[in-house]
Amino acid sequence: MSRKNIETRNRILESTWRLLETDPGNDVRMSDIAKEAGISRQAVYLHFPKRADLLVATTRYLDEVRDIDARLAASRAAKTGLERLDAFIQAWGNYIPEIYGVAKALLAMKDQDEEAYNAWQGRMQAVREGCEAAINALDRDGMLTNALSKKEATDLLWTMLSVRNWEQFRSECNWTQARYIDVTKASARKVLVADGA
Amino acid sequence: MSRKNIETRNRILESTWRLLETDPGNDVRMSDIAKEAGISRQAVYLHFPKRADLLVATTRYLDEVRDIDARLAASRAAKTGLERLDAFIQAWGNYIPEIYGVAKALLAMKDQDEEAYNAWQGRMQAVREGCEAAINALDRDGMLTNALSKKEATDLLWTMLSVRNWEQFRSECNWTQARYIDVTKASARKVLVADGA
DNA sequence: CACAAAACTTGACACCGTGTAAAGTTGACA
DNA sequence: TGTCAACTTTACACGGTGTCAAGTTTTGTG
Repeated sequence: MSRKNIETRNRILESTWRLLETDPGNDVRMSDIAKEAGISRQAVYLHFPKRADLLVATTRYLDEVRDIDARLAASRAAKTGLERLDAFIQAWGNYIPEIYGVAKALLAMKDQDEEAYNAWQGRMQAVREGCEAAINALDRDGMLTNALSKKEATDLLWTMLSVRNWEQFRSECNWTQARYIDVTKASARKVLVADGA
Repeated sequence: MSRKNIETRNRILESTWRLLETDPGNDVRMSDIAKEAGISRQAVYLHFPKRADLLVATTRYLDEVRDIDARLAASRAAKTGLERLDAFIQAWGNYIPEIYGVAKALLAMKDQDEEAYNAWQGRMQAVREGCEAAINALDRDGMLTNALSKKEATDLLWTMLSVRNWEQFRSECNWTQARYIDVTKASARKVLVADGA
């Protein structure tokens, strides 16, 4: 029982997640989380010195519980570049709604808090690597459009798959999750794949 | 000289703009703006009761000074749907960097402040109408893809043209403004225009 | 010119949320 | 039985927004 009490720690993470899931945004205060976890506000600070630490830890916790690695494995196993592109969009696109609450809170902090900024940046970098791998697979198949460099193609796919875009389609435009996935897959192909294919 | 002093008001708006332009984000406090304008903090509150009011007024002020209407007129004058699409992307896409500072501050407030939310929503609605007009023009020419409904096509173009996406391309991916415009135009065509065209 | 209203200043304060500090309580286990 | 770690309780500093009230300067008008 080295690092405090692991049970309490997990209860805090679960509470944070639950609150952010039902009410995405920054309206979730440290005291709310403490109340939800059934402990004092100070106990939260005992485990997570800063709010940013807590949010970062919550995303890591979620990644572990929801096993994001296993999900992305499918896209890595794809044979063709097109399959890999589809599989990646499907895996990541369906993961976004599960982390959206926490992601939004982290996103809101990233302009004020250095640590939150780095944490978010790191996670997005991981997504970017997935995009890059898909682009490389497309290129290997000779399917990549010649209108874009590999870096540009990666940037473009990465931006298409941003949490903000998902948010806009789902919340602002009232698209269904399934439609979001389908249209994103189709758009990615049209934009990234060479014409005569 | 009814509504306070119009000169002071404009000096506040100019100061807000200047500060947000050089340092986009929310680190700009009411006291910073007062100092920049050379007046007391309370005087700012005399003109703008809430921070959100000030930000909203600053965007309106910018729209007026930069004459966004005139710029969009070009796209409205376009003959074909394709021309209209290009012209709209060009006009709006080149306007974003000019309002980015203020937009970012407003964007950061919109999850906490009802008024900021509505103001941002209203402005984005105006952009959406521009997208809708372009889609309608495409459709009139029989150039709109049949893979998307007109609403979906509008949603898609609108999302492609979001301030967040511009931010990602320019800041995160280090694209030039010119490249951003070119790639966005090309992507929009690929995604929205019917294949055999 | 005088004086009243408007514009602005000054200084104080309430409120909220984050984060810190310190002393007290509880329970495990050795 | 005593000690240590986890947690509680209470209190407070800090920074930023927004409010309040009393005082001063500027401006327009009879």
